[in-house]
Amino acid sequence: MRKGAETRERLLSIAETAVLAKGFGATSIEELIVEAEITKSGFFYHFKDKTELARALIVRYLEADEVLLDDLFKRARELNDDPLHSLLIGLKLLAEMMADLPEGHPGCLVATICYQERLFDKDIHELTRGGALAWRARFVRVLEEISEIYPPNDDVDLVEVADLISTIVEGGIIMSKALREPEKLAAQVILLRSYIKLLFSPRPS
Amino acid sequence: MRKGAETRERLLSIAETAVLAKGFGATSIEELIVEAEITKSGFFYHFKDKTELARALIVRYLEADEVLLDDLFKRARELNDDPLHSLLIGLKLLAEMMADLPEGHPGCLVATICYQERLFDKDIHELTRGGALAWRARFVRVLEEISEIYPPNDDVDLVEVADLISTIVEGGIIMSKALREPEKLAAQVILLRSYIKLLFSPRPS
DNA sequence: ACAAAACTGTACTGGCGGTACAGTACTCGC
DNA sequence: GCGAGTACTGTACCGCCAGTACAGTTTTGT
Repeated sequence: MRKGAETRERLLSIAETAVLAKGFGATSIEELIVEAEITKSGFFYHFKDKTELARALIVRYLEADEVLLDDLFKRARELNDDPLHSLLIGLKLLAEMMADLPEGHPGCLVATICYQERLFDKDIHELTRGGALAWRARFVRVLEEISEIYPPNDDVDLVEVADLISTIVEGGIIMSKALREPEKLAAQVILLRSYIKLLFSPRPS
Repeated sequence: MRKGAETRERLLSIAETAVLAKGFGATSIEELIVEAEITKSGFFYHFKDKTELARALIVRYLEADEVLLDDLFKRARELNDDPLHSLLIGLKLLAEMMADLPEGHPGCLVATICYQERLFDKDIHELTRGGALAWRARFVRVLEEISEIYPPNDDVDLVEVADLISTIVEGGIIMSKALREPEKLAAQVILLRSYIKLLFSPRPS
């Protein structure tokens, strides 16, 4: 009974790649089953329709994403206990991870879904919104911790700063793809790091 | 002979909205001709296939975008001749323009195309790349002018800073959509303004 | 060995992209 | 006001794909 989960996983993995490369509407079930080497009936055994595939895709994506970021920022925290330096290290690690993708970042499922809103129901939009809010919550927590120690050098809303991290990752992915410069994403994350540094570093006076 | 251009324009406008809402692959020619109230033959009179529609869409989009930004930053320059203050005013105007979209930003065609790369040929990818490079060139020019007067407070590559503007607009659009907070985009542009300010403002010492 | 799980095979519907081509209405320049 | 494009309409067709239905078969855990 574990074989089913394996096939399902393989299908999801193939589907994710295809959706990120061509969009959801342009991804045919046909091509998925050819690559996964199963029949159409096999596909519909796992997912009752394309909508259920979409839901499974985004759930899987968000879960993997959370595990990844949890791990990364936990490692950063272990390297330095100061919240500011730990965040700066975390962003460095994030940039390094992005730079280690030679083909460039494959893309973010949340972005794909946002750019094809009409194809998905309210349910799925709530999932993507939850993902964005989870990112926000993660960073707002550290930013508050930081601002207690290092008063910010400009009057900014910490929620906006937290969202800026997601904004730059999402925007960086697009710019990487548009410019055909895979390194762009990492470079933009490093620039974000520069902003956080400027914003919280005590000014020499 | 002007009537043809009018129909073509209407088709492009309808197509742009549809593509931004559902993706290119999921946008059917059928729905376009129903909304434009012409026949399928009429459509293929204007565009020989869907690919040519895509090309026309992106060309039209980039042209309109350039005119818009040219106008906006020209106005900003008229309000203040100092390059730094003019850029800060320009970003303020940009944020205000974004905030004036009650339904939120409809989306960027360049982003849609990047997230459906496999659907388009090299030709179209060169067009989107050109668009991104045009944005870069526009801002690198002012940033160099600025840095001659105001030495930056951190060791950053001005090309990266120029690209950061596009990155934040693109990312802001996605975050606006994902979070269902139309104001998010403007807020993120204002935060970018805060970074530019911190980066170039002379430090009190 | 048995039951449930994990599929396969076959057959069908309806929608869409795209092609082909003949015919028609409108409109601009002369 | 007439001829020559321009800007379409109408009809008919092909092949691909999402999705449905359902009966049959193999694989797997216990």
